[in-house]
Amino acid sequence: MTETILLKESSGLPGAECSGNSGKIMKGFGFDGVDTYTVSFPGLLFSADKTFDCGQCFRWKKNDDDSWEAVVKGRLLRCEGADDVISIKCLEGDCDDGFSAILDDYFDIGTDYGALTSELSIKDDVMSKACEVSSGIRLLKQDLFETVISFIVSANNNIPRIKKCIENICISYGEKITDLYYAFPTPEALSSADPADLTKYCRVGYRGPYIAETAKIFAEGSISLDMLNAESLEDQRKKLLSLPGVGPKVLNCIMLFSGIDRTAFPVDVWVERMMDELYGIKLPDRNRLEKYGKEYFGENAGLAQQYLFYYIRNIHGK
DNA sequence: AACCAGGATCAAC
DNA sequence: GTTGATCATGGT
Repeated sequence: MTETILLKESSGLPGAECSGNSGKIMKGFGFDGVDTYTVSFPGLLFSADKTFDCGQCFRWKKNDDDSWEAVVKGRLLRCEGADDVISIKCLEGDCDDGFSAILDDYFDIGTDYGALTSELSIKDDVMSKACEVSSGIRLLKQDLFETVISFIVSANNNIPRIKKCIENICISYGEKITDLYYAFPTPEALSSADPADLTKYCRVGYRGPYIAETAKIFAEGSISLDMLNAESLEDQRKKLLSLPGVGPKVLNCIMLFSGIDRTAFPVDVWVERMMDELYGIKLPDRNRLEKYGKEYFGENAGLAQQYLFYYIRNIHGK
């Protein structure tokens, strides 16, 4: 695709790269007026395979033709594209120009991953290699409630089974979009779920009560993104940490993958393995590994963690 | 048949 | 504040 430079307000064309009122170049999705959104600019640095299959999200499914599909914000989307281009076709749900901004946010279009990757690469040889292998991963900004429930399910679990559990939850409690696709359930829908049913039918094991109780707290309105945004990071963490099923590691995944805090540094068995095998660092507990990672990688600790997570799993054939 | 997976919780120290 | 047992489930 050739590069297009157009005014967003008047273009309505895919791949809009437009100048905002600040004079700074603003890059974002453009709507074709029918059903497709496209963003395209040099350095977008996008890999659908890596972004959707790196462990940050669990609901994107790959088609035989290498496109990906998922329900996001109640719409069924098909994603194609690589490197400088992301193309999103809306298969079910309302299409309008306003959705462009939501896609900009979801795909974190405002962040220059090329610049961040360059910064991280010069930290050390391990990180440099991780940047090579993981190049194309973009950290999504996912729905808070979906991220909370998903990572409660992730505790002491493996990725293929996490995906199945979440799929079961969506089919059982989410709105049906097509024969194959269901939306992630609302807090209200999940709050009325019987924990025993979550265990018996959704196969979430002992996490059933955690999911139901946490959904109730969201449904009551005690926690929402709007209220969290008005609070300090520490207050946000404290509030989320109080949710049943949310401990330190799950908390950091929520902070990172919902886009609240890109300096969050989740430590799981793979990060322990990575620190040991790649950096030769063994610390007695995950809390200290987290502190070490945050201090060492600083503002970009979250992206560093995700690159390294992808890298070490890649080494081990996952 | 044990061990593992993007750990959290609770009791006991 | 730190440590250990326990918690479903499905794959290896």
